[in-house]
Amino acid sequence: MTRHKTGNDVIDRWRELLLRHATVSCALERELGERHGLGVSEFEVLDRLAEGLSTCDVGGKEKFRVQELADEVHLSQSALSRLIARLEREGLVTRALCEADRRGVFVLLTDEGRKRHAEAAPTHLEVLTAHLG
Amino acid sequence: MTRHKTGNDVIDRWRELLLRHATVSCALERELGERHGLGVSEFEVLDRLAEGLSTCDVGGKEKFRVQELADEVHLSQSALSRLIARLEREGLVTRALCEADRRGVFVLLTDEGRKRHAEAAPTHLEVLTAHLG
DNA sequence: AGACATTACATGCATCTGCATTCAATGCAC
DNA sequence: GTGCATTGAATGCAGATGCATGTAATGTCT
Repeated sequence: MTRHKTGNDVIDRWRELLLRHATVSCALERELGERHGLGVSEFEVLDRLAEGLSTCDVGGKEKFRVQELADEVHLSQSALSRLIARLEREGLVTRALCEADRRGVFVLLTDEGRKRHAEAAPTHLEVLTAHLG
Repeated sequence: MTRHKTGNDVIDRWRELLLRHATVSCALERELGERHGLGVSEFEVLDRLAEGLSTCDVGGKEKFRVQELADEVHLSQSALSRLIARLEREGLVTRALCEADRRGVFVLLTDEGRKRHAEAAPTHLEVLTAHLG
């Protein structure tokens, strides 16, 4: 008695995708939240910053423009702006003016941010492995 | 210059999943919204109702309990309750008391609801085919 | 029957999200 | 240079979501 008998490949694949996404997101949200006080989006941002693969890697490292991060984590520019604000309030990142183009803002990991990311990364990997392994 | 070189299979797959989900959801949200005034979740609910595969299919058809729908579309019970309220306000579904267990509420498609779903279904399929085909 | 736990759904509340707008800094044409 | 469009990010606002809670109906134990 398998539900979801749509008889349509594309729709079946979409539902499968929705199911996987919901299951994993939900598990991640719970584990990262309970064990490290981080949301999924928050972690993704910290993760990108820790990877330090920014295109505007001007000499230093881990410098990201807000819009660049937004693209990476699939959030709107405004959502990212506020997310950064939250992370900054928690002391995990800092905003730095971009001297070259003073409209821009660089986002940088603080030591505390790097620490929290390092703590949370194993949990992240563990949950993903459990669900996608 | 492929970004995302995490070197980790599980994380790569997770990011791939996030990307797919974001891309398709976003496209669906836009097309269903612009062309039919429906959100993705709204459509998913109408879709389940139109399929009429409820487990509490008591003689009639397309009768769903709220929690049953919530499971199907991966939303919390409270979110579903409000979603149903929106659909009811738009005249696409009706709430009916369940005589057998008067705590329960059945959700039923109205004619207008069936019509809107029939109109939107091709768009839905079209977008999915374009992205997952 | 009476007391208490459980179930099904609705609702108050805080948070997150996107859209539209705003504001400041740049770029461009002239 | 001046004027005007564009870009990068912040913010007002409305809508959606989840958690905790409320309320009513059932179930259970004695």
